[in-house]
Amino acid sequence: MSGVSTEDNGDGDPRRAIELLWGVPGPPRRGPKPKLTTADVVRTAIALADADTIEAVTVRRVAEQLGVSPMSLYTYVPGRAELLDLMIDHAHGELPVPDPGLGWREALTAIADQLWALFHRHPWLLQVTTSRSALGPHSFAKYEHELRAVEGIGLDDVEMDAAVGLVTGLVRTTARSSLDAARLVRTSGLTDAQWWERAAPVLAGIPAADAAHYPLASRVGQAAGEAHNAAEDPAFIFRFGLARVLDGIETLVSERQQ
Amino acid sequence: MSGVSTEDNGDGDPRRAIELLWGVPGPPRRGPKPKLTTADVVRTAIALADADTIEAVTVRRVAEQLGVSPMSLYTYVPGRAELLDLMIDHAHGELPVPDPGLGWREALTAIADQLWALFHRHPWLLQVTTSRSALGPHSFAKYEHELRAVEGIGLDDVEMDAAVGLVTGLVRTTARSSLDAARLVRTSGLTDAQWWERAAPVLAGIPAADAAHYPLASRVGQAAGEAHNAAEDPAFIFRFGLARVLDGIETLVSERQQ
DNA sequence: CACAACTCTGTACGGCGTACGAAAATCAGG
DNA sequence: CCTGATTTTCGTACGCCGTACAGAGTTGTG
Repeated sequence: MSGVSTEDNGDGDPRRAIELLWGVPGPPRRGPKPKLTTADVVRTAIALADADTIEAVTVRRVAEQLGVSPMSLYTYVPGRAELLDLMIDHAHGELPVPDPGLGWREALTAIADQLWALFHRHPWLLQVTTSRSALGPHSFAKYEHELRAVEGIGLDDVEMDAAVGLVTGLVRTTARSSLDAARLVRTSGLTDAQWWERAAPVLAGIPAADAAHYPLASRVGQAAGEAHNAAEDPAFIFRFGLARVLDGIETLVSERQQ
Repeated sequence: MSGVSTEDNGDGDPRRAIELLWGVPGPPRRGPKPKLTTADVVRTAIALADADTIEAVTVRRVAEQLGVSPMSLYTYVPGRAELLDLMIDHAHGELPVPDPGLGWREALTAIADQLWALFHRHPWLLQVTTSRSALGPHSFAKYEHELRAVEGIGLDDVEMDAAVGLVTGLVRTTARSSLDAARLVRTSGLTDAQWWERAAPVLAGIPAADAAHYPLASRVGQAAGEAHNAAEDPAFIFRFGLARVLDGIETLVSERQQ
């Protein structure tokens, strides 16, 4: 089974967190030279998350990786939550600046592709939720670039925001389902087919789970499952969704141009 | 700041979990009469999650609510992860059976509206991720109803799956952003405006955070933020996205019909 | 009536984030 | 140079968490 819980922590004074995100140096230095930098901590945390999941990022483990006691991490980062925020912004720094010469459709496609790739490089990005104060320079730049893609095509400000949110939201959900499936295969040691092979007899013994009760779900679910297992196809659902979303935006843009 | 981590646990033998989801009675009863039922545990857990977040659902707390020792919960549920799966399926049981007489557009709209409402009644649904074995009767029925909405409009099986996934994914992301904002206001005790009021001077002191570097992000972000605070407007981004997605599907359907 | 099956519970283990206070290192001012 | 303020680093400890394990009590079956 699964089981995911999503912690959230209060959101008191944003000051220090923002300063960290934007790399403000802080007051003059007196005491002993720091062994590390905040960036060191962020990088090791990302490496741990990349190699495993966001779960692997614990204060104790990050400290161990860095050869330092757990508590000394709190010199560089106010707490685990802020570390996650820093990781998010840092990872978004990998997104390239989009080519300004593209039309809005190509530009949004490029942005979606890059984001899709980023999520596959750093799956933990989909396991963390960000809040207001997580808005660091790279996230800000990402937003700016996304908006640039739809500027001047006839949408007002609120619609521009909604349109880029629609595209990035699509990438999030499709990438998540792609990655969840892959991770599940990895951690359970069972492929989808093997798992169903084991589950099928159990389900078969349950009258209410008869395929006759769920004709469409059975038929379509099987077809989608097989297609999904085709290994080149986890991206199909992404391509399909992106095409629909772009067509939908195009319809709106056409209406506006009349 | 934020901070969310998403646990995942291995996915060993699906048998017991599936049986629980589908309400299989299990072998005959010998020992003392159980004080509770699995459904009791699930209901209490949902009540706790509704009143707070998914974080509030701990084995110890659920047991306390039920007036029972923590360990005795393991009689009714294999572990916390399976409890979350049961909660998810149970909650999806609240979704009504859609009116079969509707056209696909109205049917998908109704489904999206119902799901939007469900997520607002049980925000924790967006804080948990499900896995293969979480497929209980209600989730299955939900899938069946969704597919029914797009049956016979000219899509093949894989496209039908992608289309309903697109709609439900949209609801997930937009509902999440709506709910995250609301929860943040609640837990931080600061409205969005108050938070920015406090953050603004800090940001102003950072050269790199100048609005001149992010002209579109500043302008559009402010407009979107104000619109979002209009209190009737968290749903705008949802309505906008849904309209675009449906238009996009309509374009595909039209092409197919030619 | 004995025994097997089942429920319930207390204790305990290993993990987590992090509060707190002490020790060591560094720099500014005299 | 020395003193004292400042900062980093660290060990210990607290209160959580999920849950393994073993025992005690309860019930139905042979």
